[in-house]
Amino acid sequence: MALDRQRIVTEAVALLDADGLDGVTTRKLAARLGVQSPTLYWHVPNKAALLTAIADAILDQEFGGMSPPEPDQPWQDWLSRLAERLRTALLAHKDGARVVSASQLSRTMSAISELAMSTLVARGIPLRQARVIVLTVERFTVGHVLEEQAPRPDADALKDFDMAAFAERYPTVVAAVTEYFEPGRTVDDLFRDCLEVVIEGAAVKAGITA
Amino acid sequence: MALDRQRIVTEAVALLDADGLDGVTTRKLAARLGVQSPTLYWHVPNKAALLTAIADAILDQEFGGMSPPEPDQPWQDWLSRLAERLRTALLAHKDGARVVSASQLSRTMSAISELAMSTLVARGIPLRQARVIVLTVERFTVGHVLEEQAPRPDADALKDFDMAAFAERYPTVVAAVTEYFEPGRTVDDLFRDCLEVVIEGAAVKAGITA
DNA sequence: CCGCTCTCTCTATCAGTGATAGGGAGACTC
DNA sequence: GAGTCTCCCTATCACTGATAGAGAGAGCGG
Repeated sequence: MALDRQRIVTEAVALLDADGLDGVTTRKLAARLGVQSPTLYWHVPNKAALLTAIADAILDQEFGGMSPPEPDQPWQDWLSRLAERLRTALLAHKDGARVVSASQLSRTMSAISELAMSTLVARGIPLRQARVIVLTVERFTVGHVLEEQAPRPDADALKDFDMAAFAERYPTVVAAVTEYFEPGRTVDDLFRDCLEVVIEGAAVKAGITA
Repeated sequence: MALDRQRIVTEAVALLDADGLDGVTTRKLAARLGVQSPTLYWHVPNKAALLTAIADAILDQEFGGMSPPEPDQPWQDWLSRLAERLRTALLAHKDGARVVSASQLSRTMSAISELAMSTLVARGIPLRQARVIVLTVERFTVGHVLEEQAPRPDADALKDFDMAAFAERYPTVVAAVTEYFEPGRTVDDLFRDCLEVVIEGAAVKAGITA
């Protein structure tokens, strides 16, 4: 099987899933492809380009068949779905949010922005508001998933972590966390709740100057 | 001058400012401190802990004297200011957002959350909403600054970047960017505009179940 | 005053990283 | 058949985070 950029990126994503972002090294990737590491540099200029390609692949996977909203669908719902799909795409791979946020100028991300902004404009929202709304949703989503995927502190760090002291210092935070998850709510619900805040604000802002 | 954890972290922040996150290596840091690199490991368990300490230092700098709102100040304004200060703190250092988002369990970040959530609760907002609102604001802000600080693509990458083709593929995105910055608006304005969306949504959500 | 222990810094070294130089086998072209 | 182009190789570079283990010096109990 001939080695080409496509196969390299595919295998790189698999390696990402297996070992996380820090585990994606040129040597391990080359080994998976049955090749020596310098060979990769014939197909890919450097690691940064590889990471950008990985980011694009991650997003493409979820946004390959991306469609505008049905005519009778409120743009708020459609935009929410878009954000949820973005989150799904990021969560689907280890360190997905880190990869995408670190990648410079992903084409797929631009495509998502284009579709979202043009959709809002088509619904009568002024260009400027549309941009602000879309950026807000995108950046919130990336920021949120980034936090979701943050590495759980290792055993060593937890050893000298005093939960009681933490609860005393930050009672509201601790109370809020326990209250939230107590009735069976999940992190998915949390994202949805936060997203609702953003979308609600978007609706208000869209209405004001529309 | 004796070497201690405090001095190490201070110098690490200086090194971060000078060389960026990727430039923060144990050897360079040690050299700045007039010491050999293994010495650092006597004061700091590993590099991850060092980065967390840097993150805390970055946040502390801006949030050292953090105060609740005046009684007559709307919580929306106060929360906006909080987000702006968070952004200022992150922007004040090269790769600030990356450092903070990568650091696990920053104490200062918890303190910010505590203050914000308890403030909202004191204003009559239910605990659950308060948490959702604060998380939304925080994660949006980090996500936004992360994007602001993303490395500008280098000359090589720009060489084969076809602006005309990009503008044709993503016309709305390009139009939105030019329209936005044309009348002298800045990235600061963009952040404020996006933040307004979030805060507006927060106000709505706070009202609904308040 | 001696000897011990604890604190801190050192040298030496490890495995692993991204990246480059330059060689060579095979295929394709004139 | 000669030359060139494609693709992969070996060898090597400078650099990274991290550990092992030696040793200087301060402080302290006897």
